[in-house]
Amino acid sequence: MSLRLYDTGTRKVRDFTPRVPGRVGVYLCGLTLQGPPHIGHLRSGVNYDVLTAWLRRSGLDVTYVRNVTDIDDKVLAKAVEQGVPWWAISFANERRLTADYEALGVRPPTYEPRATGHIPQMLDLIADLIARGHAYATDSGDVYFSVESYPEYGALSHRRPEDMLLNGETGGDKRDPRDFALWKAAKPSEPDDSAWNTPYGRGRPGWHIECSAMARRYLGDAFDIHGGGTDIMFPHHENELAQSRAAGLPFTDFWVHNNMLNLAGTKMSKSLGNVLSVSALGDRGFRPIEIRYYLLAPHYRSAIDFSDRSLAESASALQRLENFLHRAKDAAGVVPVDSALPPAFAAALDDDLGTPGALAVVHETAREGNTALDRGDTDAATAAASAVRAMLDVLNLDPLAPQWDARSESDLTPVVDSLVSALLGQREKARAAKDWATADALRDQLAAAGLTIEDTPGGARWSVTKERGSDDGR
RNA sequence: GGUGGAGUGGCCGAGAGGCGAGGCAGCGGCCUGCAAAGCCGCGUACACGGGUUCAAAUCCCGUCUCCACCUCCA
Repeated sequence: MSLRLYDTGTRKVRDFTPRVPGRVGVYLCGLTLQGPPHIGHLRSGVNYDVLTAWLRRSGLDVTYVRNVTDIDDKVLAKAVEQGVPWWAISFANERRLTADYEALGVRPPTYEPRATGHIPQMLDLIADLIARGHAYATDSGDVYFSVESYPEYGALSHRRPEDMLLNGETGGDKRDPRDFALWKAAKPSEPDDSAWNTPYGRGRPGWHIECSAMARRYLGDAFDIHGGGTDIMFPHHENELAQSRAAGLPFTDFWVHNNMLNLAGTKMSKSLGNVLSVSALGDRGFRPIEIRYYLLAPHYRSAIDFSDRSLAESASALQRLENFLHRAKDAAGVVPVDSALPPAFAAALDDDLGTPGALAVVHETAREGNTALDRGDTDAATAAASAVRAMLDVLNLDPLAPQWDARSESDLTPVVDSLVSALLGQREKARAAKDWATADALRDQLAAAGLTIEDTPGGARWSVTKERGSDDGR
């Protein structure tokens, strides 16, 4: 295990060593199901998909937990507004999220717990915290964590309590403005079925306690990696850490935060409304595999400033790899996925999940493979193609994998092939007779139908022309 | 105001004291009937001003600009 990871807590890239040899527990703060997901949310899922894949590839037995928060202020507000149960809102959004994860090739986590399925575990933790003097219940039925009782508060996000703006939630009888809710008393404006009976009265969980409870349930009192976006480092992760540690739990070893995806210079976010979904990008001609490539091309700790132009550049880069693999497959018949990975590729991923460097190795290998193809060295080309597939397999970007292979997508493919072959046969005759006008007319006809024709030493190849949505200049 | 992070060639995007990652676009060449795909070549870039050093995009100081968090948020 030679993986090194940046840890927010120590602000350093550190050697990653599992707590229990051979095993690793990973927790990712998933989404709050208040609305449909956008590609900014999906970025963390994609990054963690690669992280967990890489940990597994490194021989570790990975337990990966990615939760969803299925109840919160906004979910309840929407439910009231639309006159439907709150779970109708969150479940609909959960299904959309699952669909988008699948579309982008994000493999399911080991467990995907919903917050409301873990109320007893939260109440246990809250009772512990009260018993240890780190939390208190108020007359109105709220329970707050006492920030003052926990001197290490702020260690993760490197803030001193005195620097914090004192404008936290104004909950009637908090002892300190920085105290945060572990449990929220039911409000009259909220649906009756959104509250649970507790020793403190009827109510529902605060956001932070959910993750502490779910991480503990599935990963134990101590685990290896906890992640999420930089935007929830404070207060969410700071609060989680404070709760769990104050309750006497070691909690996580590493904090791994991915950076934001921005649109026109500002964070893509539900509250700002500047969001872009997978399906909206699909309407603009971008395939999910291209979006996935785009999200992995920069390092996970760099901000991405989204633009159609940069996404289109990523799509072209990916298509270069697809062209190579298809060429190699046509030449060799079959391109197996290599079992070994080029050392430079592994080194790049080991260095804090350096996907940009890893993709650079992929492209270099593809170029070598293309060169081999040009000189007719099928063995060398196949070897390069196998290595490319192996590398892309780790990133789940292998165009020949069943999920992405457009060639096997449609039942109509053999039909089209047969029709196109007839026309290509005519064109071949015309070319043999040097009747270029007829040959080009046939090629134009096929182009008009949406096909790209390429002449190769082995004959003409056809493929569906990649259409890009209209360019709006961004 | 506080705390982090960032400004790299036409564009995207790595790197992080000495060798110009990679991709996209462009130009030239090879290949091609013409194309396409592919290959080869071409860019001497690191916000600005100082400083340290034999050597700085990389370290230090200052300035400017941008982003995130400090409130729900991947």
